[in-house]
Amino acid sequence: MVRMIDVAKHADVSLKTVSRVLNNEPHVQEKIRKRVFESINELGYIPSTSARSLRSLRTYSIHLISNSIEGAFINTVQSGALLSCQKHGYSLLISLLDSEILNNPKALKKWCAEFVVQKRPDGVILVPPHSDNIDLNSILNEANIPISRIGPNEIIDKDNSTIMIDDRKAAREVTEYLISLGHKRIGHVRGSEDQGATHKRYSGYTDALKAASIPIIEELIKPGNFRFESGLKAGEELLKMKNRPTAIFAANDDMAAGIIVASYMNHFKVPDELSVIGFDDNELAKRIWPTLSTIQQPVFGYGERAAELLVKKAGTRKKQTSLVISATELMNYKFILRESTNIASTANN
Amino acid sequence: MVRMIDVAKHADVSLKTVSRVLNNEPHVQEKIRKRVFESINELGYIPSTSARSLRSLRTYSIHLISNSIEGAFINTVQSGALLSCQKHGYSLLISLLDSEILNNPKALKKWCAEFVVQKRPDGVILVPPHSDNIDLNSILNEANIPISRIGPNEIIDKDNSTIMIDDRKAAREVTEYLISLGHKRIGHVRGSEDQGATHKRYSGYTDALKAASIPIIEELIKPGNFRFESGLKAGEELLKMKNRPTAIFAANDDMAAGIIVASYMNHFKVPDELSVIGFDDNELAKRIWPTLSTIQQPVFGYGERAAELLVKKAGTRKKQTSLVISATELMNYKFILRESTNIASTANN
DNA sequence: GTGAAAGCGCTAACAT
DNA sequence: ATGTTAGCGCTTTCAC
Repeated sequence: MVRMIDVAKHADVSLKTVSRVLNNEPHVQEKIRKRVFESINELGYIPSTSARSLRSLRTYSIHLISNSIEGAFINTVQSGALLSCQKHGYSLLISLLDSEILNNPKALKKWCAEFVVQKRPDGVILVPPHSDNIDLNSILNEANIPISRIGPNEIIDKDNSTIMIDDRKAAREVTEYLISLGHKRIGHVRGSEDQGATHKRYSGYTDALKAASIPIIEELIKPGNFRFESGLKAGEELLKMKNRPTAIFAANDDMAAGIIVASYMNHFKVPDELSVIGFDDNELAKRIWPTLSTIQQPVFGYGERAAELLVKKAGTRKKQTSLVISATELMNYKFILRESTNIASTANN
Repeated sequence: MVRMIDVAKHADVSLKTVSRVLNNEPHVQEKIRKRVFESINELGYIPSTSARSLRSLRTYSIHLISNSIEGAFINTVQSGALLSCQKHGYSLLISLLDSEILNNPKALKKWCAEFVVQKRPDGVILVPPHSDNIDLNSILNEANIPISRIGPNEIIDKDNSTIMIDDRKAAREVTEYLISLGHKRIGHVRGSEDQGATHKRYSGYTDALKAASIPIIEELIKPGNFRFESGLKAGEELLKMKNRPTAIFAANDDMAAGIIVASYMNHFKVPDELSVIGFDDNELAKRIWPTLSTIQQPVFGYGERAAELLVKKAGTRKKQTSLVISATELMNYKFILRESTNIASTANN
């Protein structure tokens, strides 16, 4: 094993100088810096993470906190975060924190205390519904752990970043598209109530209806939880109404897929008799028939950017506190038109 | 922060005794062991992973090596592995190793050297196609890193474990089921050629045909790569034949979904005009229409078991080398009958 | 069966 | 701008 002392001897400098070079600290001549890097490469030196973190209390790790890692959304976020972490020599770790604990302030406090002491993350990434949870955010803030929040939320926090798209605007766009096809009875299936996205997408839906002077009809709005099964159920209910909707905007793709299956089961043709629009553009959207019109979110980019911001922050901690990287970053979405939407048939309007 | 020395003082024993208790080492009186545990709980002591690994060269981490973490299969394996790791106080880390490097022996050797020095994993989990790669397996073996292999392969290795189902038997079963429905022209879409599963599933398919004295027709067997698009393409080709198959067994669900979409596009009704069977039972299987008949693999269990075996091995290293945990573990699969299969219509036979 | 001392590889604090 | 020294919290080695 090559140690730092070996590099120091090889480059004919002190231990500390090598350390400075590795940590991008100032006060090293460019010439020496270069010589040290040469020695590092020549000897194939790789710093020991355990020694570094033992001494410095930095772990070179980012934690992604989530209630599960199964599912297309979190899977893709993780993939993006992993890419950023690897690029900067950080590890990405997953910490499972389920909703039951999340919604119980006492249990949450205990969980966080253990988490902080045990993992000592240099930063954490929060996804919905965790990114919407005020308690969790403030506990981590108090523990002085940088956070990147993914997904829409209303948390005001000048020290950390939120990465999202304009859900409300996107939802309004898809609803307006359905209206432009001649649809007037447009149903909506909501996501989980504990997620900001649910409310913003609903607002976008009503924005579009109001702007077109179409009445908002309670019966056409069904609860859901972002899962396929809830879309299936909502679809069943909506299609069995005497005066059924001719189009449905589901708050995500999984539920939209459920609505499409419900249509098959009730012998309605999508898109001729029912238009369906989802949200996310997950892998399902291209694999079902008809393929799903939806809003494409840069989910991979969420993870990538979230991790990158944390790495940057960890790298500048205590050194240039002036450089505060934190803001609400609005990313770009894209409306993807596929086969699940069609003009409103006159028979139904 | 509570240190080991604090626990030692509190329990009125030496530092080393606490260390012994924590590492399950022998030569500690039961009475003292209990007292130490009490002190640990009372003080809320949590060992410092960095200090432990700096000294002992163990990292308390398992690495999952894969070319990507996106996709239902690897996602579920990871989820299972994460559960086991958390249960035993281990970290699960992901290392991305893409196929280009994997198939270039020189690049692979270099990658592994860096990986071993930098990560020092206590064990690695390999999934297809990595679990089928002889070079990778032997390099890791030489580096003395325990391996759990997931998925079918022919690697002979008395020191490590392989976890799989009997793919050949399962493939034979589904093909026999199609035969029992009266199908005689049964197509097959293969997976990636670098994966053992592809060959085993193909063998199961031919086993069933041979046993039923049905000729194996080359034209009905199409190449694929386990991806949706390859299933779509194979489906197109098979359906455009003059003498098209009445049933198709795809080597996985994603490709089966592609075949179903191809059927819609070519106006063939599934299952009335074409029966389709997949393999995996991933989330897609229940979300498409018609829902997919398939073989359910215990994918979560693969990850769970793989990690568990590695943790056990790491815990007994150097202490009881007699206890060698390694074998081929055959897990149970299940044939799931859904809506994508039907009896062969007489018109087509 | 238990303990004392040494030291893993690095960085923080303090020289110079 | 560079170097010296001490010590992070634990396990290893060896002594008893």
